Amino acid sequence: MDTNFNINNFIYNFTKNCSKVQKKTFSKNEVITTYIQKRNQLCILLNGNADLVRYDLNGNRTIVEHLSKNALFGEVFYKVTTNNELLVESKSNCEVLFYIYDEIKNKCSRTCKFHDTLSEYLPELILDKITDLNTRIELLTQRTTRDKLLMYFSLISTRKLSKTFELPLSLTDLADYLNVDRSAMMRELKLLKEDKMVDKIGNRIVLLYE
Amino acid sequence: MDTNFNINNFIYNFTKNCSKVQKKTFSKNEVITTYIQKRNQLCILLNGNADLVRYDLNGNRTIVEHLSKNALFGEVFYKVTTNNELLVESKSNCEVLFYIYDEIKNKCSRTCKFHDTLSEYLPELILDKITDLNTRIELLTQRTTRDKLLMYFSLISTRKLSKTFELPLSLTDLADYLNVDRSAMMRELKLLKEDKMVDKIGNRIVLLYE
DNA sequence: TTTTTTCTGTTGCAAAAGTCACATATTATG
DNA sequence: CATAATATGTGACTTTTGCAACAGAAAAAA
Repeated sequence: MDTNFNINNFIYNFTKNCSKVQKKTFSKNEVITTYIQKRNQLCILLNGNADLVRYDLNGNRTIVEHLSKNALFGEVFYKVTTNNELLVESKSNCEVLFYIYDEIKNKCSRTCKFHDTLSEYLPELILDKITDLNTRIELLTQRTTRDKLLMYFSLISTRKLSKTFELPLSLTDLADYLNVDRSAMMRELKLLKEDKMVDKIGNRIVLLYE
Repeated sequence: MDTNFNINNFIYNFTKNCSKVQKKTFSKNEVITTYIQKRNQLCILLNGNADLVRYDLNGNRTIVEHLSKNALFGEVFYKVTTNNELLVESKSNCEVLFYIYDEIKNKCSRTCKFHDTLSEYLPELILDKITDLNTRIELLTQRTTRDKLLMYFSLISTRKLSKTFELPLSLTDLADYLNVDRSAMMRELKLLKEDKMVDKIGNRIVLLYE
């Protein structure tokens, strides 16, 4: 099943037919949704990029999750217990589908093809999401800043099939994503260059090891 | 839908009827499965407790995930790219259901009630899994050892509905789960006691703040 | 029960990471 | 284009964390 292709086709065709689903558009740096109250909201990012971001009491910002095309999000996946603010911010123009999880689960009606089809495609999207979350945990459980950087670079490198690639986010965001202090990360990046492990020209990273 | 109750009833009744599903039992400290080759294995822990554990090249052990009743696991959720060893170890007597994901997705036959019913229950189990993974990420993105300890205690406290509870794992395992050095964690635990934030009598934790 | 193994608790020291402060570069915006 | 806002890069200093080593307690195995 070619998820990437089909899901979007289908969504574009059926969204307008189902009253229980909303499609909204956002431009860069808008708040798409927050995870405050429990209402079983489930969202699909149809295109664009967004970040799930947390601000803690000490002013630290964490990019909990980076969301791209076809990513699932929404507080249906969260036990809303922490007092920290969790919000989804658009990083580019975005189209987002909003609906309530229970209405998909207990299909809204026999005649609503939207919910049928979504139920059919959801498992693939969910499997991708779990895979992403597991990869995220692997990254966060690297013990040192150096290991986090190397694993992050390795992931991008694998995705791009090249030892040379542009960083898809700013260094400030990267630090917030790796959950480390920015200046400490910059220091480690310099050490990696000195050790001839990676090179960095502007926004471009080159992996130098085997 | 009362997932916890129904799913087990159903599994016990139908496992023996479907040749493509295997149920195995394990005693404590056995290797249930490894995430080495890609074969789309999906597993359900029917009862007992198990840990997904990673050993890295420096000998560090990380408890990537703690699995309890009805937890889903298996390399179907993983991109097997890292060279680190990932394995699932039983922490008590366990019963585990093994099958291949594709055989659930494309139901094995019209007459096999097992796959039908599993497809019906799977979404609930998957939602729980994603919630657990997101909680795990919240925990790992706490900035300091102290914050990790406090969040971990808070999670257990919420689950047990009490400010006093027994730790469900050894301190050695807790350190591996929080991804910190054990002796550093012990030090922080002592400081938390000195600051009158928590008390610890043997295996019992008492939260002292508001 | 005795022995062995694992777990807990603690230390001094080294290494890593965070904090703050600032200069410069780059990118948005009026 | 000029100005404001944001991002990058760096250094001095402090705090936190990791490491290694060990003794005693507890648990598991013989």
